[in-house]
Amino acid sequence: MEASHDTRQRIISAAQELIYARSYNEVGVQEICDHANVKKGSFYHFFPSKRDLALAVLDQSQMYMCNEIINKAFHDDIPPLARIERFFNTLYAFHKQSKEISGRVSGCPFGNLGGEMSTQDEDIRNKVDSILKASEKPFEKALTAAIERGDLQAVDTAATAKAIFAYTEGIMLYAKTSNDPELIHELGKRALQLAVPVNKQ
Amino acid sequence: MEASHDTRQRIISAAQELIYARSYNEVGVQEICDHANVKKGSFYHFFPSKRDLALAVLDQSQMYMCNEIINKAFHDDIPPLARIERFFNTLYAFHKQSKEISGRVSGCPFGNLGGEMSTQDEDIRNKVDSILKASEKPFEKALTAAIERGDLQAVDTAATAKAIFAYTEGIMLYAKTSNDPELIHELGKRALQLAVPVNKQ
DNA sequence: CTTGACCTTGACCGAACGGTCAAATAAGGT
DNA sequence: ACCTTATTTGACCGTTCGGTCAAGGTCAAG
Repeated sequence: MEASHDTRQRIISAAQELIYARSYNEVGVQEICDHANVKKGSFYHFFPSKRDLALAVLDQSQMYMCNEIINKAFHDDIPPLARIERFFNTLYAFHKQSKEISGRVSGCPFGNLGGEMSTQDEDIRNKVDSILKASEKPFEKALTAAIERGDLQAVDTAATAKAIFAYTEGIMLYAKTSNDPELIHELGKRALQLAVPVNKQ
Repeated sequence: MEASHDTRQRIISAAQELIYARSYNEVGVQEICDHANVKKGSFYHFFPSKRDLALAVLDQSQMYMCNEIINKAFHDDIPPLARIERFFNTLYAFHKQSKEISGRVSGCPFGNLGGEMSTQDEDIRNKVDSILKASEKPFEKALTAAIERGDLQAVDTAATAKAIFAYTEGIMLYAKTSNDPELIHELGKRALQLAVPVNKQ
């Protein structure tokens, strides 16, 4: 029956929302179940443990980010470097709206979980790590395309993409601790500077 | 007697160590007390609550960072821009050694706590926020000095310093989720690119 | 109509959580 | 010696934690 898939999905969605708004350790299994209208016994029918739920939430969040942010921002209807600019605009719009609704800037779901759990749970750390690495790819592709078009001097696109995305994570953490989405807009403008070749002086 | 100050200090040091190695919510008051050789009742003689301890730990960590990293890196025995480079070398050395000892890259104590607690505790968020903002200052001073010396084109030093330190936070988070201190070295090299003026194309 | 797999329920577990408190002890000033 | 204040102690509080389990319900396939 569909209800079963639906139950599992409701648990994941509730956990995604609650953990993103607070943190992994601040949200209990009971609260997730209440929020999903599921009994705790049922929870453990679908997930062997709370941390397995966290892994499922990470998958779900990655899908959301790809569909709603990455793919839209990096669509090739505009030049490659403009896509990177659009990414930060999209990110800004998301967090600005999020703050208007909840009053809080919650940062990056992957950075949050990675920062909280990386030293504690190797599976979660690895999953976060692979999601972050995968997130570098659209930047790398855009940089490569920009170089091919002559919009950018030749650089190490992989290393540059990594630098830009690390900067992005820093921006989101900064926006969270400042509870100010404007930082994403202000700091995001400088991201492409990380793509200019190093010139020693 | 000294024992009282000593007790309070032992609690803070134990908490600092344990929370940095794991996370705020993964470490209980009891464990902190055990590690500090203090009874729990004694703990609540010095701290009204666990979160007040967290605030004290933040103060302690800030002092440590200033004395052991910031002040050493930004000492004016070398040119201003070289100080920023030295900062990343110092940061790299710290995390590399930390990994050799514990097997883990633990990232930034302020970013960690900020990421975990910002949406939950406004006092902690504010304290982390003010520590991060204060950390921008040495960068700003170095940038200003570099411009005065003619080592750098004129830029908005405050905004640039903020961008560089946000990038630093991103690097440390990335290093933590990758459990790889080398990222600090590799990505840190690009920090000064955030100081070149924006040239629209 | 029965079987068996899947799902749900609610009661239950021991452990750990943050926090409290009265009483014992130690230390310092007079 | 005394009194006051600061510190220490260990027992204790109610609650919540992640997790378990036996029993019952639901439903599609045979």
